[in-house]
Amino acid sequence: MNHAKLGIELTHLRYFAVVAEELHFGRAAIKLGVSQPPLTQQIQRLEQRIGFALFERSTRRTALTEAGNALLPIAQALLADVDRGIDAARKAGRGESGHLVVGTPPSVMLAGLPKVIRWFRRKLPDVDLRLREVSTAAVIESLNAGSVDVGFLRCPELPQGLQELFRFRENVVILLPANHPLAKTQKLKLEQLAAEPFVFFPRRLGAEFHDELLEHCRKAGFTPKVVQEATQWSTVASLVEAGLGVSIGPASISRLAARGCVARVLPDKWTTVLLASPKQRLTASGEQFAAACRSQLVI
Amino acid sequence: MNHAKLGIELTHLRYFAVVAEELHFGRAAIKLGVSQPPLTQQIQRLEQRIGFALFERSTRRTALTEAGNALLPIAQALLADVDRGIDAARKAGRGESGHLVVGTPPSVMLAGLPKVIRWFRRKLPDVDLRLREVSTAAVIESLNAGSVDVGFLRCPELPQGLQELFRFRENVVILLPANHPLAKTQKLKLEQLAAEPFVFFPRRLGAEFHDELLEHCRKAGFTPKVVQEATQWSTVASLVEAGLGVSIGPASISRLAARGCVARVLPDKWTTVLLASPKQRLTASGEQFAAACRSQLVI
DNA sequence: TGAATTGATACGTCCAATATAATTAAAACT
DNA sequence: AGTTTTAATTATATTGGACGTATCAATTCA
Repeated sequence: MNHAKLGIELTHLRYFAVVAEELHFGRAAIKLGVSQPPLTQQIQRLEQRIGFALFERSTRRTALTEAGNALLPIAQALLADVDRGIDAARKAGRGESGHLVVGTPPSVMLAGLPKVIRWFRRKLPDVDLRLREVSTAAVIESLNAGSVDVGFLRCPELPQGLQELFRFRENVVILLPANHPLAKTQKLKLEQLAAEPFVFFPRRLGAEFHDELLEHCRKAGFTPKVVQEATQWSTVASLVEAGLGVSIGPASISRLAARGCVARVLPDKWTTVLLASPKQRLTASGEQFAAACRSQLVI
Repeated sequence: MNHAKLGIELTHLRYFAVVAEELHFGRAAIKLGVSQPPLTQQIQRLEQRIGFALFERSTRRTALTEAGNALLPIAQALLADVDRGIDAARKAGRGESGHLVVGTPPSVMLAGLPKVIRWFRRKLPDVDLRLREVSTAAVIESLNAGSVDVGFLRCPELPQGLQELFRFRENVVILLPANHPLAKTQKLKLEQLAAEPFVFFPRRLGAEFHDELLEHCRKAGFTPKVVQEATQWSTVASLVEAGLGVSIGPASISRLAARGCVARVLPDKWTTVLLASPKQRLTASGEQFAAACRSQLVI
């Protein structure tokens, strides 16, 4: 163990720095808010522990010795470093630094997430935010494994072991080829699509969301005939445009509907997106991210 | 004034670092040589002052929080920096760092000074040693002005305002042209040169040394006839070699005597070299330099 | 359910930092 | 020269904070 430090405390360095700046024990004591004798004593103690005089004092003049002269910049730097270090720890405590892994299904990227990210990055520039764009099923798995801090889920119910941080709803839309007979109708009902062939995403990518959309159809009195599956919404839109069938999905996919494809909102039908973290393991920056969602994803 | 630091001391950081390394209060307390309750209390106090918990504790497990995780490397670095800083101040106090200006007349460079410098540089590599090669008169002036820390003087008596650190003696030698009739004699006496023309250095470069050499001649019963002056010993040697006259000087100039010039030692005649510093203003590295001279310039 | 482990709390003790007061010493005045 | 002023040190009492002993509370494991 190194004996160099025995008993030297930051107080000593603070006292020393002020005396060295003032070169006057009386003024330094006032500046430090203590009386002068203890200041003298602490400096003496510091000198004793370092083993060298730091000041040459006379009743008329106080000057730094060589050792003092060498110590002053060091002490000042150390004191500044301590302040910065404590601040850094506080920032970490507030979730304003470190790194944060956010998991999200691709479709949420179309539904305002970029706005949240932009806001978060500007507000907390020292957080290293990493995005993992995978299916809802994979997000749940990663949250439970701990490899993702917070994640978006396309499902109405919170899975086991997770805690909900935020939720928002999106309308359901229908995608139709532009040349489809129903494309001219502005106010469409889901029932009208009962006989249509459907393009859909595979259930394994998010069973709950898949079931949620199918449930809407079931309530409308039919089970959609899926003629084609696609794992990406842009592919779904392309297939609809190509005339393979119709589809339904969250409102945000409307933005993927090109010229040959129209989207029609179903005003009374909703899907839910959850922001979740592992239960009892919400990081401070994760909480900051949730706050960002709350402030930026107002419906 | 920054309130970040209020009350945080190195003890807290030391305690924190050990607990963070051990992740066990009991073992950390043993390692620190204190009992466990005060350790707990100090950590609590630190947490309170930082404003964030540093550990998540249960009776079964102790883990770092995000703030603690951020603080650990910072605290370790700070503690190491403090140790290094204190050591640096001690080094400065011992004269093992900083810079040192040594003044010397050129002739001392021929008399073992390079050896001293080499030794000093190896022993105290962190001292920035600078040499100022000027006349004895200029060394005295610079010492008094404070622009030189320690200096060599070619004079037998210590000038006003200086303190002696070390002294050594050199024999006096006679320089003769190789073809001079007396050059064949090995044991020469100063008296034999009474009638010779002399090459000499100007008195203003060092009155004391000049007078010291002249005093030797006076004691030998003559005053030398100076036919030519030269400010550098190498020029003196060249002029002697050219046959303009003879000269006397310190033994070290023998090394400058080329083929056409011979040097004869006067075993009973000496000159003195002093190492001096301004009175009461000897720096620690100056003292180290004096010590180097004492150990390396043994006669 | 009981024993063992581990961190937190309660409380008394002691030391170290502090404040007040007195002292010393040098410089600057009269 | 003698007095005053300035500035640091020494002396001494007080107190707050760090420490140790004893104990508690919660959890794990048998």
